[in-house]
Amino acid sequence: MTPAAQIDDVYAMKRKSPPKKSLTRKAASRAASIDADILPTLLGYNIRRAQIVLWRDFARTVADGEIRPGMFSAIALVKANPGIAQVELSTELAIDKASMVGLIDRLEDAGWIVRTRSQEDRRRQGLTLTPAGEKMYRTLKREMLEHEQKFAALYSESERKQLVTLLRRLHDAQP
Amino acid sequence: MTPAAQIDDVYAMKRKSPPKKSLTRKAASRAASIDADILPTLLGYNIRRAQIVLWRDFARTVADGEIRPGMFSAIALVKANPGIAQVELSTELAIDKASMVGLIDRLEDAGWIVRTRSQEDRRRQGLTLTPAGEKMYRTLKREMLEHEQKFAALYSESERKQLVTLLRRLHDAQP
DNA sequence: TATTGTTATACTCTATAACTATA
DNA sequence: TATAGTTATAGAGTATAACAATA
Repeated sequence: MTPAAQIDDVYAMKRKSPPKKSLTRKAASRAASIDADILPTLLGYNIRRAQIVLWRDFARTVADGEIRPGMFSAIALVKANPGIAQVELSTELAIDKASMVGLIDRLEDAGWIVRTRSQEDRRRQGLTLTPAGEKMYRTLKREMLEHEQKFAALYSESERKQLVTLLRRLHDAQP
Repeated sequence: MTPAAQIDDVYAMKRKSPPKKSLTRKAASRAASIDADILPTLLGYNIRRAQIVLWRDFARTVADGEIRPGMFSAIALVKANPGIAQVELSTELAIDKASMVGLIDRLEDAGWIVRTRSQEDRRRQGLTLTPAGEKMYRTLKREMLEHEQKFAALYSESERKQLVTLLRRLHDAQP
């Protein structure tokens, strides 16, 4: 089954023939107004739906479901910034430092990352990839790009760039 | 603190002065290649980040954090389709039917939704809003639009439409 | 046999609060 | 006082598997 593909059909169906199973007549007569189409017009709803689709394909394509997008991002940032502190990673990925601990624990348990106490500032844990982590990253990156490619293929290059630009404007906002 | 706002600064900082705290010299010299900027170019990364920002503002703006986006979507769909069955809601929101049970439980416990066994097909639970649910929905909708407006304001009308169009193409895809 | 809803179970993601150690 | 990391705790979201009732 591919639920995502049926969404528009379901909407169409709903619009053409409102459900007959309604059990409270009052509620039924009150509905079918403008409310029916609110959700599909909202940024939040569409981003959430897009995120779910990406999440699932990521799980299917990358690391056989063993790695989630958050873990991949962490590995990629450590690869790009060896020695980065956990708190910097938290800021970068916009998640709480407490949530980061568990994430790093998992990566350390898997043998891909090591924590090393900084000599200059002994509060900091510097993060670096192990050789196994480097190797894993190469595989991950290939699978990640394969995953990315499936979705990038939905767009022309200028559409893709535009989408990324518009999304960045959103996540850089601080409302 | 506003972590999201600092992301680009952090990137800039990283590019200008790579971290000095690196503890394994070998790893340090190996990095700083193309890998540093992979993440910000990926659709998945940007959608995930956007989703986090929206999620947080939603929690701040709507129902004082008592309602999450998934619950709002469920309420809005029941409002628009009184008598809708749980399985239809699952398909619509692209989540598993088993996950839907807990969600509906919470909405029923709060007194906003009632399940009513269908007479035509006794396997089905028809969902409708209670009067309290209808009232809650009106408040929720107002707060939701306020939340939406903060982000819609980042775009021109044509940009917003384009963003929604591009996102829909993504979540209607079945890769 | 297939569908609808449910329970049981498990794991990830996230947050808050309180703590330790270091600065 | 402030920062980096940790632990404890909690709740939401998700998924799979197995099951009962119904079609």
